[in-house]
Amino acid sequence: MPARTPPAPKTSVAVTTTTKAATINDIARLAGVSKKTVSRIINHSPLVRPDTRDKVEALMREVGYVPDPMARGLAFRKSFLIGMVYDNPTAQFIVNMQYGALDAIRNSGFELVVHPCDSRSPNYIDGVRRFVQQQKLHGVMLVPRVSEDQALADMLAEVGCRYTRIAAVALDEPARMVVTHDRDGAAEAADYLQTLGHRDIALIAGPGGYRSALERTAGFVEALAQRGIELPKSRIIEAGYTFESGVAAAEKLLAGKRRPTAIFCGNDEMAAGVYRVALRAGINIPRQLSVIGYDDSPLASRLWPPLTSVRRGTRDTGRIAAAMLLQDSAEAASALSLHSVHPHLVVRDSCQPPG
Amino acid sequence: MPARTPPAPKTSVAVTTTTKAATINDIARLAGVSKKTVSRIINHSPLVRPDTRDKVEALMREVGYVPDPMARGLAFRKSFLIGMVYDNPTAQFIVNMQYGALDAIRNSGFELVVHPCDSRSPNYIDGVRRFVQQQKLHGVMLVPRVSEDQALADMLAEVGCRYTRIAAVALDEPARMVVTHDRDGAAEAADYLQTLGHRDIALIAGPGGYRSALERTAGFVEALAQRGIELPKSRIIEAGYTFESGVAAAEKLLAGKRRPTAIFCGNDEMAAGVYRVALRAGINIPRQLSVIGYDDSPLASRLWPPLTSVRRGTRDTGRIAAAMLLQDSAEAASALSLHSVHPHLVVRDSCQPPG
DNA sequence: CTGAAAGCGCTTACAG
DNA sequence: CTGAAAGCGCTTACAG
Repeated sequence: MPARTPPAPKTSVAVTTTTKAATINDIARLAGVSKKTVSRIINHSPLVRPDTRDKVEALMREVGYVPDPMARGLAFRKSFLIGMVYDNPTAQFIVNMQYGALDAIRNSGFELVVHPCDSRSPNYIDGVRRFVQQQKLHGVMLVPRVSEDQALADMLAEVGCRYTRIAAVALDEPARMVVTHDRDGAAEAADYLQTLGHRDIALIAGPGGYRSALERTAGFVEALAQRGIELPKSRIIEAGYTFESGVAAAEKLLAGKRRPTAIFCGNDEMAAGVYRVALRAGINIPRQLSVIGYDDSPLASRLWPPLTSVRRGTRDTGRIAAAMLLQDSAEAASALSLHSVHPHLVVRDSCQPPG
Repeated sequence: MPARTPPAPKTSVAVTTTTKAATINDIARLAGVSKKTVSRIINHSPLVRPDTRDKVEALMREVGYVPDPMARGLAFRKSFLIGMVYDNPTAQFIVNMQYGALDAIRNSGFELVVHPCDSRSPNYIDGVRRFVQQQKLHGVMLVPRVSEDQALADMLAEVGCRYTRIAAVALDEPARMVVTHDRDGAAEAADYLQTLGHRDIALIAGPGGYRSALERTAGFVEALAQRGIELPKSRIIEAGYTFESGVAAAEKLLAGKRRPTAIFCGNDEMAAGVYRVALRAGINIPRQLSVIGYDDSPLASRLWPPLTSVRRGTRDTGRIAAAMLLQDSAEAASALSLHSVHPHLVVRDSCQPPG
């Protein structure tokens, strides 16, 4: 190891960063109060005289004191970690959800720990159980589609772990739900197509096991029905939310001689599959075929023509779901209103009136 | 609140999950040893008689005992959390990196906490410092491009936080680096284009502030030079790794009357920009223009024709970077070899010999 | 409104 | 190879 000269003496500011961090005992001693009083201030107890509070808080700022989350966690029997549990949706969706959660916990002393899992695995719930119990998580956000699994929610309730569920409809009590109203987003797509004059419309739906898929399908079909358009069974194809499944579905839809003039897809990936098939078959979008997606992913604006799609407000969703976990129960109980994020259609260039 | 009958008596298995978790004291008492001995077993100390170890380990398994990470962390003055620090690259890249890190820490008792940041913000390093110090992180993975910031690495060294840096070249000592050899990936793209017969080639480079961009540019230019092809300055355009900047660069490159017959792009997003411009200008890919990207993102196979691109092995990279943080220093010191992940070209349909 | 004692579940430092 | 004591930095439960 190379010989090194001792580091130059630091300024007082530098010392506070390299010297051992202050503890609650240091603050108590310097402020001339008991550590219990400092603890009360850390935990925002009202049982502290305002001038005592001010004095101690000023001192904490000056010293740069931050309570140790592990010591607090040990005493509380609960960590300062929020978990995000999800099962492999698209990358952009997950990243946006993470950004939203981080928006909510910024400067709160909480951190976000990620837990992807495979909900088709028979023991994935045990995996989540170990995760929340070993880390004594403060709470977890459940992202679709694991959010739709009642057995998962039941397990969390049983072990006493707080959670919020993000889903297309209210599957749980309001204090635990962020509802994304996928039905409304799909209905808006239907209204738009009807307004353009389309009558022969098709739907490439997501997999039946997904609540989001069911809601989007129902919202689309019902909105069309309200406007007097019947969607025959032959015009609805269930696919798998993947590009490849979208290709397969589009091939069926576009092979017959009477093609639909518009297709609504349960997500953008499948819409990209429609683009692929249309391009190969020489069908011009939007002149001969209108297409709408769902997600408003980056892909939507990379496609040509840019894809009209339903935006989900994913980051807001994540922010709300995380913020709900941070509320203390008193507040949460009083907030009886259902938390919602509403989708809306982003119109680009992939639709026009039928030729 | 609705009246509820008391819960039915549970089976013994259920009791172990709902009853208070066992502690080191329970294990010590049940095994008839001191808690210090149990502690030695938890920490894999060799100073335990094998039969004592076997007996206690069997008991821990039977009881389902797992040591409390917060209590251990408090005593160790170090948490069981790995941080991932990054600055807004593409979503798929981040998600793959996370998956890789999680591969490495699975069943290790460690968890992954994510910390996106904005490296253009003047005080982002302070933000990372607070993050690692407050949480007493066990270590952090630095993802490009924050991994390239020497001031960040210096800060981490100063506060005594372990880190690994993922970058195109070795910026630090081997024990702290995962090298992605972007130069080689770009060279492979150059070789491929030369082999196809291209001579008038252009390059849309990433931003000069990114080491990855510099390496890809250098690797591409040098490999062409070795094969006798000079790339004039006018054929190199610096762009911003974004779709829009790729569009702008392609417009310049494809506007003149003597167009290049092939374009290599520093990432897939910019390649998608080339596709957009070519489509609008009626230039057929690959017949009139060959295009290669870098990343092999999902977008590469959504484009038409599917984009030939350089795959990076991102998940492996993340796995190695996290695994290095878990090694104890003895092992790490002995592992003098440089950790590497090598890129390779994935050939699809976006290139052919010049017309 | 404030505080002294005991404890959260582990590890370190010291003895043997 | 094993253990009793003290301590990590907080909070709870109790008293005043």
